[in-house]
Amino acid sequence: MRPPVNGAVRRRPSLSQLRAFAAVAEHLHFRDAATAIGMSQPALSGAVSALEETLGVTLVERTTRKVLLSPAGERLAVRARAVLAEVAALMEEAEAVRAPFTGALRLGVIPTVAPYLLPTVLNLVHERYPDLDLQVHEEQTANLLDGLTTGRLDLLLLAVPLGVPGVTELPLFDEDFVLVTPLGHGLGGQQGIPREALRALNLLLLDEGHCLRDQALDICREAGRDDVPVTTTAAGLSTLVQLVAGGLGVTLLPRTAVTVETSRNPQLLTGRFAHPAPSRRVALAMRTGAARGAEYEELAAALREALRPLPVRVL
Amino acid sequence: MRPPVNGAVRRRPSLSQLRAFAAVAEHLHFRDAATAIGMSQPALSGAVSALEETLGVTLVERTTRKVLLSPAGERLAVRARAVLAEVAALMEEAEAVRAPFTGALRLGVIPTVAPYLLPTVLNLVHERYPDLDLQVHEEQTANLLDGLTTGRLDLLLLAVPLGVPGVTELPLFDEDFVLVTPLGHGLGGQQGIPREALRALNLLLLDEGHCLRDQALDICREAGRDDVPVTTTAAGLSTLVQLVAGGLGVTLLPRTAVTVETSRNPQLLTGRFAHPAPSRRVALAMRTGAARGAEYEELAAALREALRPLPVRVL
DNA sequence: AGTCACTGATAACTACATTCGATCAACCCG
DNA sequence: CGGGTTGATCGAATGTAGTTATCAGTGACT
Repeated sequence: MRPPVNGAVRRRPSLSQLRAFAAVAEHLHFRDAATAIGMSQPALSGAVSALEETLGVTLVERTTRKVLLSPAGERLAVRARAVLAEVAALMEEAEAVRAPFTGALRLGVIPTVAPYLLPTVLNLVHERYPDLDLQVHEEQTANLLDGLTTGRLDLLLLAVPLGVPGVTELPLFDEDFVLVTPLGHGLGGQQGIPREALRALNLLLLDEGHCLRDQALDICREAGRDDVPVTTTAAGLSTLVQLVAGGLGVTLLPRTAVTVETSRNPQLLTGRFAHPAPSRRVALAMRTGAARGAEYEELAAALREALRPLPVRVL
Repeated sequence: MRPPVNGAVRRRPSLSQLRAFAAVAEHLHFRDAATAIGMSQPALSGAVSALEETLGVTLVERTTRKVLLSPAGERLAVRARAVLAEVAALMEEAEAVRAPFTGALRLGVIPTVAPYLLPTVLNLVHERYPDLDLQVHEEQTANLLDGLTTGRLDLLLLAVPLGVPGVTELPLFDEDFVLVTPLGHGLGGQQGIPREALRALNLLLLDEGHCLRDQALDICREAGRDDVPVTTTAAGLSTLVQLVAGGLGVTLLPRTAVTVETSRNPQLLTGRFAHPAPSRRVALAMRTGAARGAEYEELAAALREALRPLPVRVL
């Protein structure tokens, strides 16, 4: 029993071969690929040839003027990238074990959370993880998720559930929505407001793309209001409460935003909904299987502790 | 700017180092691990040490009498296995490209499909892919899925939807269920039977674990029947129709099973439901990203063609 | 207490894979 | 019909990774 008719000895490809092939697949140019991964062109050329030999498949069609991948090469390039990504994850996790809570952490935060929670987050990080270089990016949910999956961001702080496969959520807390009204309004400052009251109100909303806008619309729908009351919109919660103060309508504010946004404005009153009040859940989100996942979970636990003083239901 | 305080030069781990580490992690014994992967004990010992050096992390706690993984080792062993799995997938896909439709294909089939479709499947494979060594395993859905995810099986032929993440379904066809009754029964041989008729019937079912049993119960529930009519059960469809012929009740049979199971028994009549009749979807299922996935898709397409003569709605 | 068997680590050596600089042959372009 | 690119090839230096033989520590058994 010999290996089939094929005379070549089937062996295991090496990582440098895969790296060479992946570089060629990316650049479609041997010299560029070689410099990109810091090796000489002959070495890379040989590595790709050796890989083709070990796999028994032609990966790259090369004329001296043009390089393109064979169909098999296209398929196997995907696999090669997957292998290299796993290796990178392993090395990153080793680095994380060796020196946890050091280096850069690119955190994405949604605009309706950032101003109110960042003080707590930054304090916690600076005191407890002084070697962690926290880089904050404020964007809307869709952009954040894109950044997370493409590797531009490491961790998100936003409203869940997202329902995105490959993204793991680490819930932090639930917070109620509060009804913000101008002084003269009938519901001003009440407790136990029924949701149905939303049906008769002129609700002011944030611009398109803010998840808080969609949540507010959902709450209206649940309260039995089917029309979409799009009259005025605002780019930020601060603007929104100014509009309320000006008498243009009412709005919903997450509990963590209330103090900051309403305390300095005597024109505003806040009303509480009847139990169970409409609420949103805020969480951290990471790529499932992220190399530093264990650290993110520890960070989430520390955050939950640090958030206890806030008027929210910590999870 | 030198590399940090740590004097060690950070390099890239090699695949053989990862293989060595994975083997140690599995056996927790250097000599056993060495023989398992076919290398000498010193070589393996050195490989693990080298890996620890390159990663800068202690992976294995070794006393001369006992070996166990450090916490970091536990985490990184998972990554190492992931890398090796990706490499294995790459090599397998290369093999598949080099020689498609050759070698073993371990196909799992559910019992309520196997007897009726295997003739078609086997014919197709033998004629069109003569080098494919088809190995059929008849088991229930849960076992099949376990076998698929653990790697014991390559491809499944069963009823979908499964709703299992990591498993990709390749739909083949929809087939109606048919009502099988004994000769004297009132509904015998009718067309356009309303589903609600099921409410008043003594329906015979397969044993626990057969997906067909659950499908039949679902159909009853949709027809407005909430009680579970568990009186008699049978291990196979052949037994089931014998029970029907004996007058113990009626049953549902998938369309592909009708000819085989009822033609030789004059005691039985088959009735059709009104449109839209209750039905099930039969599909192939493979691991998402399976190395031979492209071949399975081609096989699915060929199967759809081969199934056209059958009284089903090919997809 | 002493010895034995078995553990993983070490040493010395060898083989070969990888890499490099230099060079070659094919090809496009003007 | 050269000039400048392209990827392939060559021969030598290097370093990695493997081998066998041996060592040193540990627990078990007498």
